Amino acid sequence: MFIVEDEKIIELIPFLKERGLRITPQRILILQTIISIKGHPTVEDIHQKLPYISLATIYNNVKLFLSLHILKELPYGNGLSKYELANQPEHYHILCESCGEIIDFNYPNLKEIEHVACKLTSFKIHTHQMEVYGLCPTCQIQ
Amino acid sequence: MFIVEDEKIIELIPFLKERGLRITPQRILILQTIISIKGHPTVEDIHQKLPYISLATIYNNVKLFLSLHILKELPYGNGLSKYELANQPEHYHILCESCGEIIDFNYPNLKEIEHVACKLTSFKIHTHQMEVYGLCPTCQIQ
DNA sequence: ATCGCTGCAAATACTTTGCAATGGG
DNA sequence: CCCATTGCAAAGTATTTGCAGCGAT
Repeated sequence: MFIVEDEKIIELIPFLKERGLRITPQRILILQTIISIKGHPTVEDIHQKLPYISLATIYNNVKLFLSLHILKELPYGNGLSKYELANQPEHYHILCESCGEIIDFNYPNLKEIEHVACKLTSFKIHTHQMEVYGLCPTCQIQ
Repeated sequence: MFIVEDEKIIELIPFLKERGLRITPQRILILQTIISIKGHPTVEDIHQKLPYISLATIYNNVKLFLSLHILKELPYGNGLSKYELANQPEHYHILCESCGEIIDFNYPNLKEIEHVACKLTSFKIHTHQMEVYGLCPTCQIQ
């Protein structure tokens, strides 16, 4: 574990406590695992790293973290959702259509599109996401 | 049924035939239903309009149409995917976080982001999608 | 000591599959 | 007539739920 990762956990503990939620070993481990994986793990990925924690507990806590906006859901994976930390710098995703891998990339924030969408649809805008689809370097070869 | 809709079906029939696929009443009805709904139906929506067609047949054909790029999958819906016709003018989607409705809106094509993503990740780019999230006018009131 | 959380097992939801019967080409 | 397709039922996969017992506060 690195310092940056520990800092993230240390910020999250009081955040949970303030909301009357208990700091269980399972919650700490699930969060640590998501932080240390760095990518965009599925529930199954988390369970493989923490096989002694019940799948139901992982599902319940991922759902809890989503409702607290600690996690973001990436529903593009073939049926199974992937998750990432919510408090990250703004970025977009590129997805491999062959192997399903998701990579982050930076691009100037497209906030302008939110104004246009608001004018055209009268929605109250909250956020936006963008995904670029293609073939990753590995899958291009094969 | 309107002329534009019939034209779409009429284009699709030879497209299927050329590929050695059979023109079954079920396929015609499923396509007509998706065209006439205009929105972004789920498999369940299609089945409600065509209850006498087996769910399995609807799933199988939706999958077939996806592989033929007649349909596009919109995986944002809570677990269940929504579908739209693929041969539509370029547009983006705005999603209501409360009721799940998806509305199309126009915005100048963001092809530039594909070049940037390509340079940064070495992916071979195919396409991109963008979703804006917010509250629809109806859900803002409630 | 309380009551929120965990873990199990069962239930649910969505989708795919095996296979006999059907019907489009 | 042949074989792709349909429809059913069963299986598969992902997720949620009920509840007894545990353990964080």
